[in-house]
Amino acid sequence: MKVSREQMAENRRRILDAASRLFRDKGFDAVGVAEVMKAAGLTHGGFYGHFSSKDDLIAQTLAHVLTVDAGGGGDFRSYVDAYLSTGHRDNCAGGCPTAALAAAVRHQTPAARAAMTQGLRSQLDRIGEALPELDVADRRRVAIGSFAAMVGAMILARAVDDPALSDEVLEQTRDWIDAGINTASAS
Amino acid sequence: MKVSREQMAENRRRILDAASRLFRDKGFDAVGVAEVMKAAGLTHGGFYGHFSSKDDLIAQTLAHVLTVDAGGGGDFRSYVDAYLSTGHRDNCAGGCPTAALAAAVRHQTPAARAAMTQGLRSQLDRIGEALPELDVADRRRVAIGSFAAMVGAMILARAVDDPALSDEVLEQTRDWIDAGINTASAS
DNA sequence: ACACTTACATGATGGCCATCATATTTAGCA
DNA sequence: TGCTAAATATGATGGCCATCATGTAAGTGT
Repeated sequence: MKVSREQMAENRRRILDAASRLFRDKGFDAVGVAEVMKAAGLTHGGFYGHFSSKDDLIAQTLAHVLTVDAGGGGDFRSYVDAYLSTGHRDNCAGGCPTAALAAAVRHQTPAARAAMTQGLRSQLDRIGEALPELDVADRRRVAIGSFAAMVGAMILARAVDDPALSDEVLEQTRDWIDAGINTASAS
Repeated sequence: MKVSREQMAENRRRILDAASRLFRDKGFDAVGVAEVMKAAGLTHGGFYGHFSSKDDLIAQTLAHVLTVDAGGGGDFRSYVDAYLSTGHRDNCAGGCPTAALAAAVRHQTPAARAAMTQGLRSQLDRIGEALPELDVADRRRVAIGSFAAMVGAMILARAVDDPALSDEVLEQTRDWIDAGINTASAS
């Protein structure tokens, strides 16, 4: 049964949203095309009307989810606190796509890696803009160093089995980033 | 054909070493049991004489590769420089297992996650010991913050398609960590 | 209104891979 | 020196999953 043009566009969005959550939660390999379609409220048959392959879905999902939607103001320190929280750690499906997927992107197609590259670029630019109090020379270093630490800490906190160690990784990394920003501000 | 007791022990080591390299290079899912056995110079049939399942192999491989083999002295700064190098970025199969596998451990069995936890613990302890010039209070924060930044930076540098951005991530993270250590030393 | 296109559903198909069954050879031991 | 058990090789088997083939019904434009 054919659906309206707008319905089709919404279905496509639905598929990308469902894929985005499922991939972040379970990884690219553990999620099948049929599962994604079911989560989007469709059956697996229509999949290849929207995407040419699973690899294509992965690339488009990355481009979709890495498109930062504004966010405007926002103090960088509160962003870091929210990022390095247990709530974010325990909400992988709804959390930062970079923390959830960046490591797996290494094994994906060139298109997927290109989407990741663009996503990281805009993310770093955005963080830089959220640090207007710093010298221009310091901004880039703080943006990259902080984000690397955030992503690494989240990955470690999620990999680890012991809640105490996991919490500690998040807390200490928060303090570490805080100290790094303070030092740069003071210079 | 049966082999000697020592031959069997060596075969087991070979399997673990081969698995360790292959998993780091291609990820757990993209490497099959047969491929591991072939890389170890055996055929797939004997696999279940050594391991009860592929999951068991993954857990034992993690425990094997995360067992830090001494390393003794070593200045922490030179460790960071070597870690955040393009050589390490381009040598995933022979590089840090945490950077290569930690993100995937999230989707593995409890045994695998337990091995990862123990590995991270000893790694952080080791880094702490490599920072004798710091106050005890600062050591833990620097160890965790630095390692999180190193792992995150390596993952990002490997995910990205653009060599210039990849290099920049490594360089800036090196500077960021350096500044963080200097600040702690001065306090 | 009508024809025609098209978006989706249902139902194969083929390949890959973890795991198992059986054969073979030789180490380990008396 | 032979007997037995064990380690590995060869060769299935079964399930999952990406992809394709075909049917069906409802949007779309004239």
